[in-house]
Amino acid sequence: MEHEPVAAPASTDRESALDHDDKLELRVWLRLLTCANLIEGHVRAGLRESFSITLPRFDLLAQLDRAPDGLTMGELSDRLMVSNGNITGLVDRLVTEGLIGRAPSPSDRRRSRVRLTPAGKRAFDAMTPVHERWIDELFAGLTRTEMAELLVLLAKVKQSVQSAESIEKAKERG
Amino acid sequence: MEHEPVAAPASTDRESALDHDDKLELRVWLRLLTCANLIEGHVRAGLRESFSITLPRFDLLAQLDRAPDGLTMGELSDRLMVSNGNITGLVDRLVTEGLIGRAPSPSDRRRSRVRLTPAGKRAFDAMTPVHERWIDELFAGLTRTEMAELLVLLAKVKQSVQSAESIEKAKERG
DNA sequence: CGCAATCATTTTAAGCTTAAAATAATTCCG
DNA sequence: CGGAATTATTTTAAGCTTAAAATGATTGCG
Repeated sequence: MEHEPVAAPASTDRESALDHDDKLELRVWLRLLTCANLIEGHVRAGLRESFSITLPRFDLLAQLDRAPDGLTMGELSDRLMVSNGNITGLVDRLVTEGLIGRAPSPSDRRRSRVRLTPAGKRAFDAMTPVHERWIDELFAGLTRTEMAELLVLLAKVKQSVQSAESIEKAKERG
Repeated sequence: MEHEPVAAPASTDRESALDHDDKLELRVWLRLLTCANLIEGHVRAGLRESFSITLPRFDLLAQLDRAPDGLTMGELSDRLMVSNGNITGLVDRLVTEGLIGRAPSPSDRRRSRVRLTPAGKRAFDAMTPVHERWIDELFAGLTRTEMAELLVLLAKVKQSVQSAESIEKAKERG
């Protein structure tokens, strides 16, 4: 009978609704967004099910793991690309959980420096290989060549967006 | 002396922190996420400054604009890739604003069908050309060929993620 | 029919996120 | 030195988002 119940119910996400002759830029943007949402949803669910942690907390731990000397609130805000007020709450919750610690900066009393605690390092080390495996699985359908091409094209997107940003700022300044 | 030209403050986002020999999959994912965040931030700021509307509301209006017969809550949830409970609140707020209307489905009393009001249609029509221009500007650094390539590669990513998803679900079912 | 299963939506509680205003510390410069 | 400007962070209010549980309606089927 072959009636393959099969996953695909004719995909009904944001970008699938576009007409084929819509603007290329818009199509690329919506497809990019769809991909990001799909992957993010996957990782979020995995982190919750396997480690009872949220994605923003995991992301914050990941940044600290790469920074042996810790990071300031502002550096975290830049790296995670979220507002500074957001970081305050996130850090508060992770401190309560005992995964990170904050210490006032000795040289500048406005700053504080945030670091992984040993417990936080252990927790992150347990998560990161699993996380990496998930990502590998999600990209399993692409060859290394395709990924390399994608990396290049995405670099251009990033560059393009950032230069559009600075053009706009220049305009504002007159 | 060649001392690093350029304004670029040595970019400090999530993916810029990766070592060059890190896993390719992870690098692609983080760069994809960076691009999505940058674009989304831009559009969000534009919508707020120019039209005093939030991105989720705009996205919801955009879906309804493409659906002359309106959409159910569940269809909105699928298309916007957010939880169903989320849609409830979003729709409530847009109804209060008078931009959309909801009517109970005559055939199924569980469902309701949501549509743009004339005011909502007018509001959306005013926003969409501006929105499209922003997107065009953000992608101005890519040729049409590059965008076409990107579209293809992102289709592969989407496909890959979705098939990883169904493999996983199959495992769960035994 | 009748009732179990499924389905569409809402509710709830917790957490995330933002923009804007407030607070506090440092730097700039006359 | 001293005040203005800048910088780092927190606070606030509103809104977004999720997962899970609850509610209510429809469907499937014995």
